[in-house]
Amino acid sequence: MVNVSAWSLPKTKRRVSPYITKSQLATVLEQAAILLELDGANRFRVIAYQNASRALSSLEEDLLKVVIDNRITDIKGIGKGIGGLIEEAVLEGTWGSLYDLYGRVPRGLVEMVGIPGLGPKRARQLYEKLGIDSVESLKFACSNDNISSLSGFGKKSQEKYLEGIDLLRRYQGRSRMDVGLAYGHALERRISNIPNVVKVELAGSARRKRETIGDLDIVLGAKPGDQAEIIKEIMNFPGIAEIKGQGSSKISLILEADMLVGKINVSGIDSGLAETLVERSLDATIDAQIRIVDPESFPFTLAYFTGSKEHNIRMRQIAINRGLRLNEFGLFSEEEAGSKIGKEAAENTLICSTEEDIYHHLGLRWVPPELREDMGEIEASANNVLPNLIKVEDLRGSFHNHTIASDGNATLEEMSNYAINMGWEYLGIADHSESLNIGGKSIGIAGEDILNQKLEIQNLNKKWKEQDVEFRIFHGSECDIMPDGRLDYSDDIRSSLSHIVGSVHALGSWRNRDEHTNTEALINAIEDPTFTILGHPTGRILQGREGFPVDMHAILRRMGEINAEGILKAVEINASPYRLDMDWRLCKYAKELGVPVCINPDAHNPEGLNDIWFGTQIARKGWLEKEDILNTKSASEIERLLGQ
DNA sequence: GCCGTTTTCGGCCCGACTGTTTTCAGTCG
Repeated sequence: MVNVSAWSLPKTKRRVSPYITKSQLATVLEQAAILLELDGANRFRVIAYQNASRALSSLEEDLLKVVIDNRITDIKGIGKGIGGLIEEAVLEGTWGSLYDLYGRVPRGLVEMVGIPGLGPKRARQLYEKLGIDSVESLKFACSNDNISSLSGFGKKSQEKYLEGIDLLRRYQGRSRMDVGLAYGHALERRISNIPNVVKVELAGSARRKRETIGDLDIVLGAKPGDQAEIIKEIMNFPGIAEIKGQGSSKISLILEADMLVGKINVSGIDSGLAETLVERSLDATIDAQIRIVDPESFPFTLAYFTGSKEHNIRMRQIAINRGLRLNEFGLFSEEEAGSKIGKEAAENTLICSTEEDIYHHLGLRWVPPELREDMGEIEASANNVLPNLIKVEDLRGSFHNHTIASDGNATLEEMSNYAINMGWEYLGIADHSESLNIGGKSIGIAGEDILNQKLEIQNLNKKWKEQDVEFRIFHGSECDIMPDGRLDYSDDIRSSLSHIVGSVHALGSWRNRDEHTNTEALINAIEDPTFTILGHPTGRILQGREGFPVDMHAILRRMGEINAEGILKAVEINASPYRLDMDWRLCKYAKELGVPVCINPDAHNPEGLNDIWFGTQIARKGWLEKEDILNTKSASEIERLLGQ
């Protein structure tokens, strides 16, 4: 359920501008779009607020500078109106016309539109005609048959809302990538086992490898004569909680998530939180859309259902500019199709047997699904400068992993043997530093014990060398960053190690401070000569807790400057599916600034090393190539970079 | 509310399904 308690306009804690940060503004504009919709505003106005929020999120520059330079309306998607709101928030710390909007729309309406089949128009009607302003009062009204007499509503809507309220309680929103993919691929396999299914593929946010997956989109190709029977088979799958819709070409279901047994991954996170999150995802439901089309339409439907919505809109616009029209059934002449829609309009489609063909007809090169977010990929495709994305096989090791010496559950040797079997050339061990406490218990390595680990590692490295095994351990530390930006351990201890992964763990004080203070503290840490890699930069746990506020663009700019001086400062993509932190949206900026990215599994056991796969998907989503990634380099190159 | 090879107004992606209607608006993706 949407947490509406946080829906208030931020008040500044600062005494000088910027009073409001870029990310606060992006959040407010996103919420304002929803409130406007519930307020009955023009839908294009709603879209304008959504677009403006998006434009701000992807703004790399310092917002205050843009405002002061009077360049706010130069940003595409921000005009006079919203630009004025932004300027006021940044320079004065006030919200102008938004106070009124926030005051006018009951927050309960936001919760109500989470109910399947109940959208903003009807929610508004219920509020205006019957004074219903919360899920609770809606439930009461439905139970007392107060709704069915309202024009436009009926008995069925009433029943549907009641069922929806029940499901809303169990609905967990989006799923982490590992959970979503496990269920998605299982559903895909199940469908592919039905006789006469020609093609089936998981599309949507799962195919685009988002860090979280909303619902499962499955595209199914089958001959027209076979489709009815296939649909019947699917409807007989066990574990269907609710049928949201069922037609001849589309099935919309809510599944009991546990109908599809998948591996739930729990590494890279403290065990208490992991337990809660696993439990929660097992009780959750997951939505699935299955789209059934003729085999000839399959590539069009796959492209359409892969999205993103924004990418699709751009594709359709490009088609229109060429006198064509693109829908999920084909790509065809606008003129010939006339007023026909859907399948009928696509009767004389250009033949495309693959997605590549569709892009080709539009003068574009095929865009990898990960990049389809309308974040520059259309332009890159048109100019033939799409990146050659990193692959898991390109990685030769990783730098942030744990052993029994801190909170891992495997020895140096066990971790190493697994890494050797993965074909890696090296493994970086970075156990926790001594000041880390979790649950009142110290789990880090005390300073005086670091030497023991060092000796053990030296012996192993020596053994491999003698046996001609091309493998070595790099001895590092996941060193805690204190609230003031100092690093744990003495300078001497840190200098004796091969690399320092600097991470924030005691999130409390960081989350209660403003963005500027946190950014300064983090930069202090990074500037320490022993600092090598910034570990899980914001501390976020996906679907669990937000990270602390920090201006990652500013952090990356500083790291870029230091790299330009020839000193290595890398930023981690923590590959644990619970984290996937740094966020993929920042990767391209890091790359532009020359900041190397390091994909680290943060493994606490040997199998945890496999998490590197999730991090690699995120790096791909962030446009990164082999050359942008620190751990694609050879062991000897790494030794050189670390100054050993 | 934003935008411009249609540039200061008139558009803004497209279609399936549902429940309520008696031709369609609302919802969803």
